[in-house]
Amino acid sequence: MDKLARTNDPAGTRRRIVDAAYLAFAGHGYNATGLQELRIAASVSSGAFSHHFATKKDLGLAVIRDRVRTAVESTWIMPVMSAPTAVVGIEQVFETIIFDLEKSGSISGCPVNNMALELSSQDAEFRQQLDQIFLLWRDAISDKLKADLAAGRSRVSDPGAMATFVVATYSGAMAMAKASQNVQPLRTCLRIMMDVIRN
Amino acid sequence: MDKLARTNDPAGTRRRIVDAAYLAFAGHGYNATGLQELRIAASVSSGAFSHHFATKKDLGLAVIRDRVRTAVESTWIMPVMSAPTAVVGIEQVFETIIFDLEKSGSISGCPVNNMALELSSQDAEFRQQLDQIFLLWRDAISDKLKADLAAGRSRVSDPGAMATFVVATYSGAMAMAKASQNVQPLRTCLRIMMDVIRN
Amino acid sequence: MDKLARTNDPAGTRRRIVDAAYLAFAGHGYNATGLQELRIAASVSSGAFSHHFATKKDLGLAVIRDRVRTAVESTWIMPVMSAPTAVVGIEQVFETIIFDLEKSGSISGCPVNNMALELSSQDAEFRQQLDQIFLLWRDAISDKLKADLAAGRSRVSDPGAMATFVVATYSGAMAMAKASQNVQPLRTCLRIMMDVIRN
Amino acid sequence: MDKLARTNDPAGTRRRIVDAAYLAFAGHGYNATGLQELRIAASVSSGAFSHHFATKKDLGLAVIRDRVRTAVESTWIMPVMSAPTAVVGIEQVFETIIFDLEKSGSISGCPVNNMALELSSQDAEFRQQLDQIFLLWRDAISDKLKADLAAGRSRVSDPGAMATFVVATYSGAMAMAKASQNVQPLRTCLRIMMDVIRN
DNA sequence: ACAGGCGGGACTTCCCGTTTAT
DNA sequence: ATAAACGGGAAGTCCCGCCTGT
Repeated sequence: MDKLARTNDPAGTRRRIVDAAYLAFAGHGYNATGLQELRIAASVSSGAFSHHFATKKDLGLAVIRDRVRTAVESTWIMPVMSAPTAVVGIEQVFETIIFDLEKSGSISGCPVNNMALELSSQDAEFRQQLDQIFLLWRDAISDKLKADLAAGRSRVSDPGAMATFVVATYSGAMAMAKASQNVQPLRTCLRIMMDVIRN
Repeated sequence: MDKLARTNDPAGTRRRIVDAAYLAFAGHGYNATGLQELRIAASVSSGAFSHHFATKKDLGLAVIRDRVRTAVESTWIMPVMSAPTAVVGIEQVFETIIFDLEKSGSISGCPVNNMALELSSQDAEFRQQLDQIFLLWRDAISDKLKADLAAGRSRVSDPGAMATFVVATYSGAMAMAKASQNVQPLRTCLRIMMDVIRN
Repeated sequence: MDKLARTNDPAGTRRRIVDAAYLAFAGHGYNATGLQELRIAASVSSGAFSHHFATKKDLGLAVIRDRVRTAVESTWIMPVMSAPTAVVGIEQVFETIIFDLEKSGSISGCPVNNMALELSSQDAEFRQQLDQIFLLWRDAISDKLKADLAAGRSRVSDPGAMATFVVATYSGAMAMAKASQNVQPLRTCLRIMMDVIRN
Repeated sequence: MDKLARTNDPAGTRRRIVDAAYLAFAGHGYNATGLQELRIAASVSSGAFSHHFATKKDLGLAVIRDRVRTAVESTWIMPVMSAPTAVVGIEQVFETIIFDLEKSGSISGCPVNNMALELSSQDAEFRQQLDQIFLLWRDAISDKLKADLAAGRSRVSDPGAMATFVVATYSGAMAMAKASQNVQPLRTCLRIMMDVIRN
C-alpha cells in the first residue's frame, strides 16, 4: 500500500544505489549484503535497480570504480601528492585517518583491503580491479618518493619497494585495528615506518 | 532397503566438518560458503551436521579455535620460537611461505587476516576470537624479541611495537599478494622489514 | 526453453494464496500447515509468494483480516442483523450451520475459535486480531438485542452479557461437535439458549 | 562437554517428559512444540526419550491420558461430585478457576479444549481420546444433576442436555477469555448459566 | 534404561534475476 | 526510466525417528 512515487532521475537513482552499496560492501561485506537491503536503503524499486545494474557483480564493479578508487584517491593519493614530501604526506594521511577513526568510534577497515580480501578469490574481474587500485596507490607514493629523491629531499633508494611497503604496512595495521577496534596498531606502525623512510 | 551404512564416530565426523569448513572459509570466505557445500565435502548428513554445530556461527567459531589458531601457531609461532633469533625466525617463516605459495600457484591469503576482515564487522564474538589470535601471534614475536634483547642478540628497543609492525606488514603484504596473485609484495616487505629489525 | 507462462495478476495471486491458506488454517491449523503445501494449492511460485507475504505470520494476519472476519460477518453478523429479532436470527444461524454440517459430513469447527485457541498464546498480534473479531461478533448480537429491547420485542435485560453468552455457548458447542464429529451439542445448546433468551 | 549424568529412573524420566509435554502442549500447542524443546525441558536424552515414547503421537496420547484427563477430573469432576449440588459445584469450579487465572495473570485456556480444537482434525485417535474426556466431563455433571433431581434438589428436566450445555458454555467462555486475556466472559457466562440451571 | 550420534528430509525465509506494464 | 509481480532455487535451521553403544 505504500507505493513508491515515480521519479525519473536516472543519474540520481544510480548514485543512490552506488552510495548505498559502497557503504554496505565496505561496511559489512559484499556477500553479506543482499540486493533487497540496498534497494530499501536507496529507495529504489527492483525494476529501476535492474535497469541500472543487470547483476550484483556489475554493481560491485561499479562500486569499486566509482567509490573505492575515488576513496583511495581522496584519502591517500591526493594528500600525498600535494604534501611537501612523501614522508610528510604519509604521516599526515595516517594522522587524519587515526583522528577520524577515534572520532567515529568504530573501525570498519580500509575499503580496498576489505573488498580485496573478500573478492579476490571469488572472481577474477574483481581481483583485477582491486589490484589496479593497489597499483595506483602504490605508484602515487612511489612517484612522490622518486620526486623527493631527485630533489634531494629523500634518501630512499628504492621508491617502488618503499611504496609497496607503506601500502602493505598500512593495510595490515588497519586490519589489526579493525580486529581489535583500536587505533594503536596504526600509531605503532606509523612510528616505525617513519623511522624507516627517514632512516 | 539401501540404507546408508553408519558408523558412530563423533570425533571423526566433527573433524571432517571443521576441516572442510576451514578450507572453504579461508579459501573463498565464510559468507560465500554454503553449509550444503560443506556437508557434501565432509560427507555428512544434515542431521549429523546439526548435531555437532547448531548454527553456522558455531561452526565458524570452532574453525577459528581449532584451525585458524593452530595454523598461526604452526606456521608462525612455533618456527619463530624455535629459531635462534626472532629475525632469523621471521625471515625463515617468510621464505617458507613464499616458497609454498610459488609451488602452489595460487595465493589465497592469510587465514586470520581473511577471516578477520570479513567477520570482524559482522559479529562481535568473531571479532574477539580473531583479535585474540592476532594477540597470540604478536606476543610470540614480542617475547622472542625480548629474549633476544636480554641476551644481547638484538638492538630492538620496543619489542611489542616491533612485533605489531611485523604482523601488520606481513598481513598487508599478503593482502597485496593475494590481490595481485604475486609474491613480490611479500619479498619486498621482507627485505625492508629485515633492515628495520637488524639496523 | 520451457519457461513458465506468466501473467501479472497481483490481486488474483494474492487471493489464491489467501484462499488456500484460509482453508488450510481453518481446516487443519496454522502450525500444521506448511507454506509449500499452500504454494502448491495456490499454484504460486515461492518468489511470488514472498512478494505478497514476507512471512507466514503476515499471511496469517491477512487470512484473519480478509477471510476469518468476513466469514463471521457473512455467517453470523449479517444474518442476525437482517433477521426480524435477535432470537430468530440466532436460531436461523444455528440451523443453517447444523444443516450445512450434516450435509458436508465432517465438522472442522468454527474458524475464529480454531485459530483463536491455536494462535492466541503464540503471538500477541494474532491474539488481538482474533479478539477483535470476537468483539465484532458479540457487539453485532448485542446491538440487535438492544434494538429488540427498545422496540419491546425482547425482555433481555443485559444485551452485552447475553451476546457474550451466545458467542461462548456456540463456540463451545462447536468445539464439542468437532471433537465428537456430531452436531448434537449444537442442537442441545441451541435449545437451551433459546429458552434463556426467550425466558 | 556438558555430558548428562546417567540416572536410571524409568518412572521419573517418563514423568518428567510427560510433565514438560503437558505444559507445552496445553500452553502453546502440540504442533508448535518440538521434541527437542521437551527433551531440554525434561533434561532427557534423545535415547531415553525414544525409549519411553516411540513417536510424538505416542507422547501426545500419553499426555491426554495421563494429564489432560486427570486435569479435568481434579478441576471439574471431583469438585462437582463432592459438592452439595451440581449448581453449587459448578459455581465453585468457575470461581476457583477465575480466581486462579486472576492470580496467574495470563490465560492459556482449557487444556481439553485447546488440544481438541488443534488435534481433532489432525488425527482420529487424538479426536477419540479427547472426545472421551468431554464425555466423562459431561457425564459427571449429568450424573450429579440426575442425583439432584431424584433428591428434589433440582428442577432441571434434562440433565444430559444441561451437562452438555454447561461444558460447552464453559469451553466457549474460556476460549473468549483466552483471546481477550480477560476473565470477564467466564464471569458473565457463569451468571447466566446459574440463572438457567436454578430457574 | 539411558546417552548421544546420525539419517534424511521439511521448514520458513531470502536470494538474484527476469518480465510485465506504465 | 521506473514500479511491481514473478520464477526458481538455495540459504540456514530444525524436525522426527532410528541406531549404536554403554
